[in-house]
Amino acid sequence: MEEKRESLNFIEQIIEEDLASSKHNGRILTRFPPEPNGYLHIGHAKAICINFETAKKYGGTTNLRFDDTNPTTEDTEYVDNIMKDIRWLGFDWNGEALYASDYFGQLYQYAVTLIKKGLAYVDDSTPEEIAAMKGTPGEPGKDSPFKSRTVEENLDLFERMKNGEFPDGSKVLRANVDMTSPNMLMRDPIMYRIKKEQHHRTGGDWCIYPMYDFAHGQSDSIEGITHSLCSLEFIHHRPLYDWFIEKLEIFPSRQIEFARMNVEYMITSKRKLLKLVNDNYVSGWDDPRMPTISGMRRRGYPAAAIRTFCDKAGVARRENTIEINLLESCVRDELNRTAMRVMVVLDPVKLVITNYPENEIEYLDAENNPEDPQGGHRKIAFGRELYIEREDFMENAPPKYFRMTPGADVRLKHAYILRCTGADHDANGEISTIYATYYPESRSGQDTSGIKPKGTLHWVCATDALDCEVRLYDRLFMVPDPAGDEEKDFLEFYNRESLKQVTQAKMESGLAGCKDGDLFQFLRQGYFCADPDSTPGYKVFNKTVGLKDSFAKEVKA
RNA sequence: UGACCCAUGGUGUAAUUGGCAACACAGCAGAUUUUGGUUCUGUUAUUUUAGGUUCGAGUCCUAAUGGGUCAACCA
Repeated sequence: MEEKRESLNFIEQIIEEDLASSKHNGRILTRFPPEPNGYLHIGHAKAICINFETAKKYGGTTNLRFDDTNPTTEDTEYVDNIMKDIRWLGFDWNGEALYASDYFGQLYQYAVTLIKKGLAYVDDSTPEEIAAMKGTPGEPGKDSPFKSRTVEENLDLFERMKNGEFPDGSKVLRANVDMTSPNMLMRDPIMYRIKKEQHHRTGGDWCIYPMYDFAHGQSDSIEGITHSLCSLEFIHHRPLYDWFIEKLEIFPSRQIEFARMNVEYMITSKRKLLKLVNDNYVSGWDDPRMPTISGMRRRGYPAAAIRTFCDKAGVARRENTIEINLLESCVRDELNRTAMRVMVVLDPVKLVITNYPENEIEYLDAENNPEDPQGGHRKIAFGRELYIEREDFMENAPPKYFRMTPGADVRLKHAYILRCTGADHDANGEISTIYATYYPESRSGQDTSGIKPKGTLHWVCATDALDCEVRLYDRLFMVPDPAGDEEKDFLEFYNRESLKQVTQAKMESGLAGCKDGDLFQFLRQGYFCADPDSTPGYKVFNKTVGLKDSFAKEVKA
């Protein structure tokens, strides 16, 4: 009976108050409003989760609306990828995607309404003049000489702007608010500008385009959005958002701002991400090191893990930087429950079991996922010659080394217990072959040997294993906040070792049938994801994240 | 020389709205383990400062300090 009161974030509190007062008859409608001029990243994932999940929690829904009011930068290629990423994240919007450009006609009428009320005017000033008249945060601005134009004159000029009679940049429509406001955005903001450009949807229908401030709130209102959730940097726009709604006497959507989510070692600046792509620091927008949704997908981060992460990071109004640990913990948690275990040797060295019959291969039973009772089993080949990880053998081992070393017993996962008897070296002194004997009665699942070795190693059968490529990723930057240094460019922190390619890894042969995007745990190594660069005969895997490694810590200490 | 937002363990987020500061991640220690994984147990560590209101303040008020944001015909 005793139930802990669920704690609400501040947005949920506002919504519950609205629900309690029957505002909008209990209807909840949010929206996710990307501009189709780039790829979605982790910051967008956060905004998507907040908008879709809070609406859903209160029986509401969410619109997807492309904020396409600037034809210069926008393209349908982005529209398609944005929709793909949102769906992959696991969210679905109301009906068809919507576009601010669908409302160009209505917005034009709204502008005419404001002109008639004497609340908007056409200004012929140059951009420089307008900037100069704006003043500074410290000192008030000055009225434009064009502010005194009559309603009739404004109506005429605005219509002629729409009809294409004036060149780009020669005139703008401004709201008549207050040039002395301490809020710079209220100093007669520009509502429309002339741009004789092709728009990705409306083509050449329009040559005037509304600015963000005269498109966003109005679009919210047209759609009946009840709660317009956006990030804190728009907080100064809210008085203007409300001003337009009030003067236009249209549906009162409410803007609520939350703090953007920053994540250690990640950058989300569009300009900087573009630089990484254009200058080939990464292979593309979907490079597994990128903080884009497509990059994280290719890296192998499950959508569910990203959602959990955004959830756990919480929602508030204070600047924050989330530790990358939390993201990786969410990824591991999800993958631990769902990823199939397989054995892949990244840095192979040959191991010969001298008392195992030559030319004999037996097939051992292997559990696919100990965390998943429905995970099933598979058969893996075992023989006299195997490969094990080079770092799993040491000739002169320290006391707490539980792996293979002469004279010690160690188990091979799913197989037998071995006693190491020695090793050969090549001309460079490197280990070339390791020798061991096995205990035939120690076979996994029917072990009667009574031996309890401390260590268990992964391995592959030499005659069965297939070559594959493994791409090992490290942080893209060497510091947690590469964009935060005022003196140094973020590229100075680029981690040149962020990608290591292993081309001669050995995988168990069953992996040959995996599909792009399949997620695995390579036993004792970490989580990996099959990459689209794979070919039928040669698989490529991306390292998603390593396993927790308390041994590595101990070695360091 | 302005306005606005923010301030709780290392990092985030809570605190029944004025009543014993908690949860997660990270850290540390131990147990379990055919993955040095998982799981389990224990544990370290927190209200920016100064006033005020109050029986009682993380919460309300004032100020200070610190951090952030705002002056694109971008969104």
